[in-house]
Amino acid sequence: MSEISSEYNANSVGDSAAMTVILQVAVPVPLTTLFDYLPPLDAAPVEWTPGIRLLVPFGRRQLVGMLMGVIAHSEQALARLKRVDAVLDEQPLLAAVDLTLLGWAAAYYQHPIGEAIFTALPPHLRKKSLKSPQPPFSKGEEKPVDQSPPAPLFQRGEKEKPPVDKSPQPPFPKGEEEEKPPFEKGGLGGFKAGFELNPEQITAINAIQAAFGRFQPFLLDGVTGSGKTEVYIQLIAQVIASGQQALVIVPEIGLTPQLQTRFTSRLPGVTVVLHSALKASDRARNWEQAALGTATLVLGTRSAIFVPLPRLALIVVDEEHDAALKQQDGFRYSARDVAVRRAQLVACPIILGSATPALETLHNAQRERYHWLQLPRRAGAAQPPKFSLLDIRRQPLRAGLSTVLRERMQQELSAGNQIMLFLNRRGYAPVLICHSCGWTGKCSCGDPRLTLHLTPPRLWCHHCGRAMPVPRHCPSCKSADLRMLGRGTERLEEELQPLFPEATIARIDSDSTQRRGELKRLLNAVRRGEVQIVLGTQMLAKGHDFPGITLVGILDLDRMFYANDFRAPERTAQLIVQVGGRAGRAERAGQVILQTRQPEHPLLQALLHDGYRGFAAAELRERHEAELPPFAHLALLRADATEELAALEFLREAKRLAAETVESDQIFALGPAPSPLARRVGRHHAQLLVQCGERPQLQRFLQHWRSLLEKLKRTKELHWSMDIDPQDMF
DNA sequence: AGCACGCCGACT
DNA sequence: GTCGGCGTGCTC
Repeated sequence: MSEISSEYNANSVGDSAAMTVILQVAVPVPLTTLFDYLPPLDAAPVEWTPGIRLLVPFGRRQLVGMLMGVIAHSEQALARLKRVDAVLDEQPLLAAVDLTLLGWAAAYYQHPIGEAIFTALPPHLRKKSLKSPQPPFSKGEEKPVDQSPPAPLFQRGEKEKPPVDKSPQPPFPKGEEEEKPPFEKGGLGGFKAGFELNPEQITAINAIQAAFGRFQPFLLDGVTGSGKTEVYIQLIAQVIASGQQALVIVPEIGLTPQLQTRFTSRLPGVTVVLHSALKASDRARNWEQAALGTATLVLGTRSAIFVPLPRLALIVVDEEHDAALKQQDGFRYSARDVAVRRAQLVACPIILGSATPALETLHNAQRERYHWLQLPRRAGAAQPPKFSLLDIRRQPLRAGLSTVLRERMQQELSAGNQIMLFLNRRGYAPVLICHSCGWTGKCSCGDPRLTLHLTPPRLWCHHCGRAMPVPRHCPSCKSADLRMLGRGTERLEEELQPLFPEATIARIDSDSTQRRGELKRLLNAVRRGEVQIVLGTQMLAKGHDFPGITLVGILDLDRMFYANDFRAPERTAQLIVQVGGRAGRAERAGQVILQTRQPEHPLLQALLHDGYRGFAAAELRERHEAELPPFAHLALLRADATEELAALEFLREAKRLAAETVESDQIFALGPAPSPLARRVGRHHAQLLVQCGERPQLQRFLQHWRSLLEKLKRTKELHWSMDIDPQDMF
């Protein structure tokens, strides 16, 4: 190989033959830097557009990398630079905005850039498959309804922003937007008739429509059944009519089929779905339809937030409060926050929809960073559910149900109505304990919480998923007096039947719905009235409505409310409201009874009297007091090792480094503390919490801190990672 | 993450 | 005597 000639490259771009072309490449390795390469010698005069894949030599390996940029001077000695082996794509797979978005997300979430980029590509494009998507479908494939102009991929033209974005900023806009008058006052010019919209929906549609073409986040704050989806549909119809694309993100795969049916039955154009349950071939095809611009609507789960869309004009994040929008391993991004950033980069409106907005989102709405749109009424004549607290202190309980609740249930049953009982704990009993010596099981992953299941019988660690046989005698003292403490859905079902012998009971939780189609079967049975009492876990809160249900009992409110996570009250309130929203119908409001031993609790009182909004106001005050999000920003340094001490020792060292480097006294490190969470078998987890009032400051600190931590000598034993804006603290 | 180089224990 | 353990360093 001739090193001398490598200094100049006559074959590559450029008008000036003497100009050095340095290609900056992101490589799928856990490193934060880009790597510089020289163009291949045999390169035809190609245009070096970022977003094409390159085959590059890397150490002793050969990897697929992504071209991120072209520069004239490398910081590396020119002689050290290797040549690209091959160019894999003619057209970029990702547009400049997509790369900018990924670059921002990688920096913000402290994740290696190359890994971030390649997790955004469908699997078949991560490896060196030499064929990239064919330019607009040459062969007879299904015809896109909307034959869009065969423009080159990813021409965004004047909207394009330069991909400069050094220090990652929060995904929130700084400023204000000047108010444009609504396109059409009161009327709905251009919308398909036949669907009655209430005034609030019309207001919302007008406001969002007026923001087309510029960045503006909206909180669409609408109670269950208030017609959020109809607002989405009307706006997406506008987007499609103008030849552009819309992106809808939902937290769970389970929510896609219903939405998909609704969208496709109402909207022209091509709707594609994107989620991890798709067959690889479908996923690849749908991804390409999105990237080529033939899909007019993409409906997907969180990873779809990175799919390239050349004519993206509207983003919707539905159920924006849902924790499933945050990736919980690897590249730990929040699809909602990335979505806001994406809308900002492409200059389009974004709708965050929820009946129970995240406190962060509400706070942004209150501060007018987000335009707050409210849909306060249920469609039709449907009545909002009535909530009541039921004080169970000193009350006799049977099957965990107080006398009052049982009597209310009996009344509803006699009236021919259906009942839902909510117990957010699956299995038979959460504890198996020896009555002679106090022994209780412990998982080999270190988690002391083994849940007893009876069908089939096993002790099950809900954290690592490991199952153990149920001992007949105490493993410690051989006593046969093993007792089951507490109650899960399995036990509730068993105990409930004798109390309501005539009722047909259905249990809906992740155990009872393991079999394919079983969930659907159970839901249909409920809907057809074949079931009188349906009981289950939080699975009940999502998706389907139960119009025949007039009474909802929430049994273990206290435990949920006092769970060891500062978000527990928020999550519980959201769950209660969502569960309540499933019940009731036009002629009769649903009743939601919350059993509690703390009926005077201010947060419960707020929820009861002022609804979710009142609860949120009260809880936001508490967060403010405690300097918790959204009034401060958090990051978690997580470590795991086979020895708990090793993890703790690493975190202690990390804390020392933090204390030395902190530029200001405004960054606080709490911990380290062992964490009961054990996802992988046989490893101990610990974490260090970092808190800061200002996001940019926290970002600067984390970046610096990370570089220091990377220099610590690494042991094969210890793993660590950062979790920015963590959702689950334990 | 891979992958190599580089020194210290039980085996064909 | 070697195979192989994993500590350390590097990848443009």
